[in-house]
Amino acid sequence: MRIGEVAALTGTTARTIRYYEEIGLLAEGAERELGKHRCYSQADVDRIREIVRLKDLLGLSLEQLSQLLEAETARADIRREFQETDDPERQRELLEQSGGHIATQLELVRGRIAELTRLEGELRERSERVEARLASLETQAAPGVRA
Amino acid sequence: MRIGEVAALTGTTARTIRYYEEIGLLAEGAERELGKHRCYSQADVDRIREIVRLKDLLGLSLEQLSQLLEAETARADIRREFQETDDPERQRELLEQSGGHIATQLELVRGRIAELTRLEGELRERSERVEARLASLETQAAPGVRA
DNA sequence: ACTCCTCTTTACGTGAACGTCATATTAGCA
DNA sequence: TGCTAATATGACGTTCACGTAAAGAGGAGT
Repeated sequence: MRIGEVAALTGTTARTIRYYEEIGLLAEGAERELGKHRCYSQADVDRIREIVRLKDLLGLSLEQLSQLLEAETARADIRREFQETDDPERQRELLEQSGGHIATQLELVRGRIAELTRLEGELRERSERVEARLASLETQAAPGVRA
Repeated sequence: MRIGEVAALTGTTARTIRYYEEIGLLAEGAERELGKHRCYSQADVDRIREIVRLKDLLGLSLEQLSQLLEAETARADIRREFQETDDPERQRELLEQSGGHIATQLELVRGRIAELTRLEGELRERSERVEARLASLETQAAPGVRA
């Protein structure tokens, strides 16, 4: 795939994708000679989608994402090496790394969910107070209910 | 209170607070004559805290926050007018407005929670897959368990 | 070989959200 | 009243995350 299609598929722009490559968020297909077109796989599309998602949902800077996605980057390498090695000990190591990376992301997401849930609770409380006041107003002043 | 204390209490800086005033996020105490020090109340501190919180948690721009916090701004006015009026019909109106504003915020927060929860599910799934593989590796290659 | 669209590289531009002086003024205190 | 720390105002600087324009090259179809 070429850059335009990837941009369309990910809801970004060619500039954005080149920028992500520029800052090291996306690996520049090392085999590509300068001047020739970049080409992408479905894996790249998936990665870009994940970048956008995490960026939007967690509000992370691209540098923070870089950090976090070293996990993903590593996972790709890990999967490859995993296929190639027959040493079960090495396989175990690779799986544990992978698990650690995912755990980091999970913590982040869960933390954020917790904060938002607290906020939701506070808002709901306010909302209920207003509703209660409204209700008491209705019973007080309802037409024909004058004490 | 003066700006330095407010900055400390909210974890921001004086510049930030002045900036928020500049763009209309914070009302400039209308009674203050130009050149004299700004002064703040606890309500201002609370508002700034809420701004920072929503900004960080939801990743909203200050302009979006401006929109969203028209709700809060209005609530303050509403509370004041609510105290002053005796017309129950008007009181009902004010309460309903207030409720609407809170509902908007609730929707936003809940939507974000839902998205994050989906993400959490996906991550958990991945995590479980890795764990399962690890487990199968252990039973296969556990010392002394050679078939 | 030619065409036309997409892409590449380079480089300058932009908006948001402040940071950072410089200079003048104010408020609290001895 | 004088000193000092905190503030006010104005203006320019900065970082991030791209947008945009210019000039040339790639590549698929005819």
